[in-house]
Amino acid sequence: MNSPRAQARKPETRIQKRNHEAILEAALDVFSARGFRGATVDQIAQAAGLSKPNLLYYFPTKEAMHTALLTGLLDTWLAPLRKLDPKGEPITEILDYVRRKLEMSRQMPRESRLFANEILQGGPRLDGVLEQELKPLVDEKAKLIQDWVDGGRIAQVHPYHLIFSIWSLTQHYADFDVQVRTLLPKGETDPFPEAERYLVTLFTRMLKLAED
Amino acid sequence: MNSPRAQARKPETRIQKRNHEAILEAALDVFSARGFRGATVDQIAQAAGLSKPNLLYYFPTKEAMHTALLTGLLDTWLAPLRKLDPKGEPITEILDYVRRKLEMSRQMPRESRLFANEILQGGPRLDGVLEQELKPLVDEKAKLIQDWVDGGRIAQVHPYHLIFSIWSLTQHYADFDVQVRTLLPKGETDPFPEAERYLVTLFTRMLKLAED
DNA sequence: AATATGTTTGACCAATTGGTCAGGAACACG
DNA sequence: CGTGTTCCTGACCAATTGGTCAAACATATT
Repeated sequence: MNSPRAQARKPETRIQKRNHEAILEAALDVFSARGFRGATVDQIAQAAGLSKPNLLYYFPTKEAMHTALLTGLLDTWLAPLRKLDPKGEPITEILDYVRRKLEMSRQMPRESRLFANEILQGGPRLDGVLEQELKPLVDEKAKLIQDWVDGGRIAQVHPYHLIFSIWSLTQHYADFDVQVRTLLPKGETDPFPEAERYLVTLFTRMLKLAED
Repeated sequence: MNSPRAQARKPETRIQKRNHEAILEAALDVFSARGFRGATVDQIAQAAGLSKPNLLYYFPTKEAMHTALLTGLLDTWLAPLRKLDPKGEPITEILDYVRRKLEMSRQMPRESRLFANEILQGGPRLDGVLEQELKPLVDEKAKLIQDWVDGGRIAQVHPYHLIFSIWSLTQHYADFDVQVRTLLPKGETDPFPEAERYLVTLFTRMLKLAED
């Protein structure tokens, strides 16, 4: 028998599991740093400590590694938004979402860049996912935010653009990390603590109802 | 004589000017859509309506086209920030800056993506430029903003993160255009008018002094 | 018209790269 | 142990791609 992925669910051996994980870890490293076309199978193989043909034994093509990564990471990536809770206090909920998202930028910059790279190129390998996974979730949460606005619990905002702005502001610290670190005054080595304070202030002022 | 770029400033012929421009225009198209490594010289040649060797007659290497683009566009790209005027009314100045920057995202999405692609990959072809061109400008404008804060003319903000947030929010609409358009409810075909309203609101609430 | 200079290209090359394949090594298991 | 299965690799291939070059073509100048 050939490639272990080819047939129906056999119980995965330990070796398969280990190498599978090593490959995806290495692929994340390389794809996120150089983009899909910029990455070579050899680089991934080296990063994983395996030979090139061996990678192709576990994944039929380079593209298969890439999509395995994207689809595998999507849930993790959307988890913070999923947690936005209709029952919570609106401003706290949104600020917590911002914090979670910023934390992801700090802890998972490679994942952020992987998605950024993909979307920047028009997301050719992502069409379906956007429409079918992301859109329903965003629609649902936008509606939730709109309800909060209508209920007079947060200030007037366009819910979709609010969500976009949270993504944009938080992911910026992962995707444009080099720029941020280059431009920040030398004292501040870690941009994140200050970024959190800034973003919390921003969204607090943005969402708090004007007292009249 | 060989390549027309090789020697000192001869008066540029009309043909040189025309082709030079056509090549850079085509290169912007291709580089911004596929990144440096994803772009091929042949694609650029085709987009420019010239043959591949002919491109290499005007630019010694693929990389030369890329850096010519980056350095050539940097001034345009930074112009909106340069215009931030110490003598103006602070909030108006910053809101105008946001508007100008958003307008650039609308009018020049390719340029935005070109820079985004580059910085995403750690900006290997951009090191010097960041340090020597961008940093001084940002330092100067950050100081200006700090003065406004200290003078009690706008609310307390971290000036550098304020600048980052303006970049992030405005460029998002160029760099992640596909995503934005996919997720926005079907009625709104052009995201920009609503985006402008949203961003103006956001920065107004962010910067206005709390009346006490 | 002759000549020099600038522009263009077809043919070609070497390097890189995604992927194949036949067979060998390691392992599971009776 | 022996045998079937899984795992791994060196050698190889075809396609792509950045770049070269000699020669053809065009354009200005005298």
